[in-house]
Amino acid sequence: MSAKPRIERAALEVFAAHGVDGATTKLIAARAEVSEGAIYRHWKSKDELAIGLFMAAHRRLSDLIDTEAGAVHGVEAKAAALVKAYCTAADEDWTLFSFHLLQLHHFLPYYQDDGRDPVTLVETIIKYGMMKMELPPGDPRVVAAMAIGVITQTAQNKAYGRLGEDALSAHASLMTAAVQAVLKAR
Amino acid sequence: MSAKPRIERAALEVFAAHGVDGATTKLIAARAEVSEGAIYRHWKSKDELAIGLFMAAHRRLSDLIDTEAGAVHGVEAKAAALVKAYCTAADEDWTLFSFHLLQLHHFLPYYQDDGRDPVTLVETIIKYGMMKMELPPGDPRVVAAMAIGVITQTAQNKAYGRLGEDALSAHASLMTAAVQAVLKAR
DNA sequence: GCCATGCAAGTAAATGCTCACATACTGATC
DNA sequence: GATCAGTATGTGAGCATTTACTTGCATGGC
Repeated sequence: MSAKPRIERAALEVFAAHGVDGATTKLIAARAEVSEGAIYRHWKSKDELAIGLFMAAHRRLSDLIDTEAGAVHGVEAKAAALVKAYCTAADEDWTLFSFHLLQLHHFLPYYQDDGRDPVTLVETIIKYGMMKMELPPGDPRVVAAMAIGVITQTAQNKAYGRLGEDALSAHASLMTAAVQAVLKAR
Repeated sequence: MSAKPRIERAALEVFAAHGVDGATTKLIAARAEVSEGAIYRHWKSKDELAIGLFMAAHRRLSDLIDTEAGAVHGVEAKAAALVKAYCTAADEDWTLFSFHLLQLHHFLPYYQDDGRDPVTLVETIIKYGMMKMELPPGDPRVVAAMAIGVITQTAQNKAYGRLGEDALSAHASLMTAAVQAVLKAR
């Protein structure tokens, strides 16, 4: 059985639990049941491994947003589709998504300026919604942050073990209603 | 001028920027314009310094919630008071609050079970609001997470530099409306 | 004189990473 | 199908560097 995917899984778990700086290559290797050297056959450095894993999740999330939001019309429908899609994807690979969620700030410098990060995409959707008078006017950056916060904080609390063992999807309809309420609130 | 407060300020900044594990005692000392040894006159270890700073912010926030929520009646009023109080406190000491916000997950083991953390307090307020029929029924843990997320994600995005140089308070009324909408959404 | 505070140099341990070597796979050649 | 070079993959001991922390000494207020 090849080591690369085992290393990726192990790294994801260790990074999510200890952070990128707190994680050691020894720990990752041990968890993957692989020697430390094996890591360096596939990645130049610990940071490159971390960045690779993160950016994969980041792009996957961006693509998800593009696809799901493009498939329906109207801000309300887009919001519902996005919440549902995020919940489903997170439940399918909780390790990946909690890593992405909890370690976001470590990777700010790497995605900040590519213009295709999830936050910017949501901001754009909201801006259009305001132009089309589907939403009341307001600072799209703040409205996007608030709407996103409804999801991310719930997911974080689940990651912290505050919501029991329920899937995130179990709360999808409640979160959808909350997001839609935030968008219209003023 | 005594070194202790200078070290505290410097540590706060460095921890906020690099995380607890990413921060080095050298960097903290350099930023405080103090030798590394000076740190160990006042704290036993780097971790004790970090925990001390964090728990101070954590207790201060818990006290704030207790005081502000106790001063008014009704969930709506409590929500408004809490949002305003958080914004004001955060603006007054942005370094402290962004450190608290961004490094929360590093300190989970230390406050999780003390029952007086901000999240639990908010959950309690919401639970009472539901009992008194001021709020529609629902899982208080999820509703609390969503309401808190409106604030924390906005604050995070400001910390990431996505909201310009505005004070957090500049968005307080928008956030209040959003939080109240979340509480009532179902 | 005494204690708290600060400094500069130093130490032991840990960490990311390398390297010489071993093994497993691939596919072209006979 | 057997042979064998060439390459990709994995090992584990070890290296240079960094890191948190210590220690002996100087200073200054009371």
